[in-house]
Amino acid sequence: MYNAKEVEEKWLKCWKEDMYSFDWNSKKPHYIIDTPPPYPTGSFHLGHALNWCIIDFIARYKRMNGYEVMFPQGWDCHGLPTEVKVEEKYRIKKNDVPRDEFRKLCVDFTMQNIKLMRETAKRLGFSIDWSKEYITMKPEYFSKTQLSFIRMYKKGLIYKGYHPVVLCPRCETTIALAEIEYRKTKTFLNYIKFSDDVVIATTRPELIPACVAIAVHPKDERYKHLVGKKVKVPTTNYEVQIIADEDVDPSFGTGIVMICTFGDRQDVKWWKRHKLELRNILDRNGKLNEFAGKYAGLTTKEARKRILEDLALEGRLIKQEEIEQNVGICWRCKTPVEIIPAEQWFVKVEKEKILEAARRIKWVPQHMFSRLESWVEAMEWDWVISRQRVFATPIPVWYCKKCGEILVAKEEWLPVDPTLTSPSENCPRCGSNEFRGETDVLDTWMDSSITPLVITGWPNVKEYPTHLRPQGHDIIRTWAFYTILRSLALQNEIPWYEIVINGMVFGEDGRKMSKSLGNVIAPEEIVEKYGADALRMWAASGVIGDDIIFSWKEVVAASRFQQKFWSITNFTAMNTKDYRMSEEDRRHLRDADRWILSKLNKLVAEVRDHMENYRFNEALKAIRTFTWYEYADNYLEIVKNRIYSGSEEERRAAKYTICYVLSVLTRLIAPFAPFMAEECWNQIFDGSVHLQKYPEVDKELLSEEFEKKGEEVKEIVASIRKYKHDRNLALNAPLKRIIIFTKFDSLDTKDISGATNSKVELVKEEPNVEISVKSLKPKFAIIGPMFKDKAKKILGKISQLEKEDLKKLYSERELDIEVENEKIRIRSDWFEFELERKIEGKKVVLIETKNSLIFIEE
RNA sequence: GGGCUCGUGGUCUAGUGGUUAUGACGUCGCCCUUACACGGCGGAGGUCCCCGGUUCGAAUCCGGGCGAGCCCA
Repeated sequence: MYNAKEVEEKWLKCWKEDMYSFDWNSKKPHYIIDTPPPYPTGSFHLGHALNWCIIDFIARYKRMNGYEVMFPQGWDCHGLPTEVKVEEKYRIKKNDVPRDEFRKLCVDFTMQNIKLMRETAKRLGFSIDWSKEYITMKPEYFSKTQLSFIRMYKKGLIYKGYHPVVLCPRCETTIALAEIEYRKTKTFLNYIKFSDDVVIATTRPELIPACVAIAVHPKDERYKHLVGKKVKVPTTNYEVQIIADEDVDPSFGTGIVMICTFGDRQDVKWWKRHKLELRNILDRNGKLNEFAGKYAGLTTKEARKRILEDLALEGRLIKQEEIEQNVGICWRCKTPVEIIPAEQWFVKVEKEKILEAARRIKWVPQHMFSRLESWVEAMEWDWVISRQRVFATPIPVWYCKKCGEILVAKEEWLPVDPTLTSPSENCPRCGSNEFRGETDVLDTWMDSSITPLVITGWPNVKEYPTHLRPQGHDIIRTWAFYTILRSLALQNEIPWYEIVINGMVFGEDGRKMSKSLGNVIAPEEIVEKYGADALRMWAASGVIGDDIIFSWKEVVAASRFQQKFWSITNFTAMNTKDYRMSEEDRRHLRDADRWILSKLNKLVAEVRDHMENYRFNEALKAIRTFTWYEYADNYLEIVKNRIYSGSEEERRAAKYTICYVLSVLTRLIAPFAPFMAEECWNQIFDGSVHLQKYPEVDKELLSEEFEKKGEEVKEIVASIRKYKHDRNLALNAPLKRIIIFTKFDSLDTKDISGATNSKVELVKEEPNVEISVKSLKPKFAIIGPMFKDKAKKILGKISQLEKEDLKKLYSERELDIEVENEKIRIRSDWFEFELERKIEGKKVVLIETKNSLIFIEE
């Protein structure tokens, strides 16, 4: 029995840590993989596992093909989730302790999580080069993030600006567009009378004091006359212009909309397009400010209630209807977000440049490019990179307390935390030496979007672009997008030649894996039950880019295949103890050997083609089908007997073949099932299978002719097996004699004989078979309608026919008979014949295959 | 509301213009044949989501519809 757990744990101990280390000085062609740094939550989940399996398949395949492969492991540490966890753990708020102390708690917490996740990654057998591990919260890394900030600032690609940003009032920080989620909620659409002519419909009445214009559709006949007029805004004492805009939906509400600064992103568009004034009534804590007049100090929720009450009193609230609405919420805390203008740091987004670069990258699957494309094209404003948090890379900037001058850190001062240290220079404008350090920190994507640069040694890159970016499709609009942007900005080059996108993992119920749905499966659970190799083979079963449903069935099937593979290895080892592979033995190969070796080499070509195109499912399927159904079920069954009782040469040929096949199969499957492949390899061969060359096609062994012959042998054996099966005979039951007449010049009767446990003769000429008709069964469905009432008499006549006549009917396909003085021509296809065949007076049974006639004497 | 992906026996799935539609799991029957019963041999099981079009020919291409998932507004 193959014990996956035992085998895997054994090899984890045996394998050396530096087995997969990358050497810049290696003369081999380099293959650098820009692997994703996961967020260290403490658990390496199945989604990670899928992603890493795919990376590992590629890495191992490339390595076996002679590449010097870099498979680094990063950890993308910074971010709000950890801050929240740490606050929970220590029951503090981040502002209760000094910034650097809070940061330290986050660092410690994160290091523990990384430790846990490393364990899982190692257990799954990924060929990671641990010497290339990077951790974004460490000074070695974040100083590079800071350096990238400085360089982009100098190039004018980073600026400080006053701009609408998305704010989460609960987190009290701005968030990126990418961090907004949308949720359907029920809310009231309020019809509010501004004047007798102007009734607007809004879901955000609390923003009325922020109204800066009223808009209608230019073609809306109802309101054409209003355009250009002014109307007073309720609850305030000012008037706003009524304008026309194509984007107004005449069918929504009354067809009149108020534009506020800001209710949603559409408002921002209108505000920019019509150059409207700014009335900012919201503060970053989510409360209304003095511009909201008497509603100052209220939360939006309180304000909504108060304003509606006031409007109702004035008779301005005409009606309310419940509608469903998509509300933007903070991805982290699910609080509805607000849009406010604020001073923030921005990175310029040069759409065209990015798209042009993205087009030069090979996207796998190709259609994933359109996700990036539509995202970029729909972008409305630049990338906000400042965050009001603690656990993140500090922005290396100070402000002069006297003149407000921005002082950006010098490159040699890095790493730096401007909240802890002051610049070692005076203000270049006013000479003051009093500074205020920037307390805003950088968006986490600023850390992770330079991974291809960091792993290649930036700012002194050794080699660029990298070769491959593997990642999930959920972060195309973030990680992939930002990385391309940054690579262009800092290196003026695409980050990778190729990007391979994997799908998401769903639970067995077809829904996203989540704790609340209770459909989460941890990789550890699968490893515990079936081992890492089985999990890896499940991961290989999906189509690249497609979402994949976790399936125990698939894991179990993989696990059974391992047992099969192990049995084959066991058989091979048992029978080759006394044998050492020698090319000499190729000369003695028999038909079956040449057949399987040719098919094996075809398999090698096929698998290589699949691997080159990331069709891991196809590659593994081809390996499994060949191994199980061609090799084990057919070849081994055929050759077994020769190994047990053949001549010396016959046995050597068989042994050569089974060693050769095993050597190829273990190497083919090594990227998918590294533990099993290693275990099986080591039963017969020396060294590690992972340091071997990936099998290449041996053209000398390809032979269409032998494949056809081998197929025929296989078919003959299979049909004899079926014959035995139909007669309830044991498959190894001996038959007296088997005579084969075949189109081939020769066939290897030795193996047929062995496989069927019977004497086999090959005849050059079609044997002289005496055929007699034992009985015939009329097909009433034909004869009945044809002869109606005469049918009975005709059949009566037929039943009295002589053997000779029956034979004539069979061989000449028709026969004339006389019924009641009438001549009737009957045809053989109106009957089913039961024949009896005799060769040399002995009864035989005939089986036909495509190319042969098989006569069996029982 | 838009974009992308998908819809094939009970379940999952292969198949992107050409014999009888692939395989896995499950199911049924037979067989413990000295590598494997986590095995072998054999069988049953399908309106290829619906409608229309292109074509000599469509699971496959086109249009529409219905349904699912993902991403976005």
